[in-house]
Amino acid sequence: MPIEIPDVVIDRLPLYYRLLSRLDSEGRSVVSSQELGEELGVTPAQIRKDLSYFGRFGKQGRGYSVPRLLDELKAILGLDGRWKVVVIGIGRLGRAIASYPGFEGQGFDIIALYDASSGLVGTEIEGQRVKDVATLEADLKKTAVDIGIVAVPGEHAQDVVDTLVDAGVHAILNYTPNRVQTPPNVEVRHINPVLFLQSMTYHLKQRRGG
Amino acid sequence: MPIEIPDVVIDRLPLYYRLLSRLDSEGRSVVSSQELGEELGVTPAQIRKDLSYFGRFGKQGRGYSVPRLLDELKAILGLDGRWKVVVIGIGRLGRAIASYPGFEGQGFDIIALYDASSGLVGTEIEGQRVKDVATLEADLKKTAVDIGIVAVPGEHAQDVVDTLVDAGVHAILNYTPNRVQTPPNVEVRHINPVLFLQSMTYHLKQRRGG
DNA sequence: AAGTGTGAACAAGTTCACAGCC
DNA sequence: GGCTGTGAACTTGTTCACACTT
Repeated sequence: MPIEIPDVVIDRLPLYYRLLSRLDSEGRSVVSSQELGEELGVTPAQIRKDLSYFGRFGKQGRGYSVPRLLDELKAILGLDGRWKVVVIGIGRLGRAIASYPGFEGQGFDIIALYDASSGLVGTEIEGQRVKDVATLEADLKKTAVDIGIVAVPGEHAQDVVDTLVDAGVHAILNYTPNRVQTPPNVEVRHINPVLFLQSMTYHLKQRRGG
Repeated sequence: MPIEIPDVVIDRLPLYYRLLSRLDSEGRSVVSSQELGEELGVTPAQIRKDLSYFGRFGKQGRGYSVPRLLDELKAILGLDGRWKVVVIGIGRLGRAIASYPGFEGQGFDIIALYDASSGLVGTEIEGQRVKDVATLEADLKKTAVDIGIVAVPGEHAQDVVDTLVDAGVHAILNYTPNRVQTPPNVEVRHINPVLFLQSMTYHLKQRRGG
């Protein structure tokens, strides 16, 4: 790996991957950066530059082979294997996550669900018995997990994340509104719809002649 | 306001706002950019620069008045009023959204829920009668709505968004995995957890010595 | 003729560093 | 003494434009 690849580039690859999956399923065999860009609202130059960090996948005068590029991206993103995921916090949101059909099909296996409420522990959700979060630490020591999805009440987010990180989980998707602290070798993504709404209201206000 | 304010700055303001709310509720009266930065994982210089786009809210030698800055941000982001929101698509995800307690408290009123399924239309969710999406267009003409949250199956996302945009909705939060096309004067935010997982797997793969 | 790959030019965003004020 | 506000320096990211390949 000669030069460092910017994080923004990595963040765009899944977008390309998703579009190529669709094109592939529609039977398209070749596509240009121009067309990819139009579909995604990105400049063709950016797509070419992004891909060029990883290799030379296109053919001059023709474009990119859809199945070829799809395969390359799959390998780059590590989507050619399966990843073990646990969900902690099985309230309404956690249940929606646990039953979201988009994970399984993309290589993410939800192998366990955890909650703290005695009313929920032991019940079945999507064919999984909900386990007591008190057993999380011990379970992680027995079975390595790749990704933790945190959907507990905000005030418990940091505790749960600490448990995950201490047990060697290096990727966390945090659905709580609280930011969490992690060591630099842990990837964290925050999903907080309120922040999105609040940045949109700024723009709405502007339009109104604010 | 002489110069144009970068979008990245706007996107950070809700983060500051949230932290200040917390500090305010804890009774803190003054805070420095240093401390804000530590809490949020951002440099103090960036916070000062961001705020300086909107005014001079701090006092040299002391820092920022927490209630004052909170109020300023509230006004800047338009959070001093209430915003009308509709949710379209009341599956598991839509239901989780409709019952998410974080919206109401932040000035977002979910005034209607819509779904296409005859099994759902007419039922009660969180004290709201679910309406038929076929009536959405007419309803929007009668009652102006600020923000549309879209949680329908992906293949219907563009249709729903078109209906919203045609009726004058200028802010859309899209929970479907499909990107949607909108005119430039419409704000759209996409929430797609799979994209986050896929960018994290890239980094996980690197750690493993990929 | 069409479309990639890429160095170079450019634009955007971040951090520095310090004058100025409390 | 401490901390803001802000031009200037720097860094990062994007777009241009064209040589090159099919």
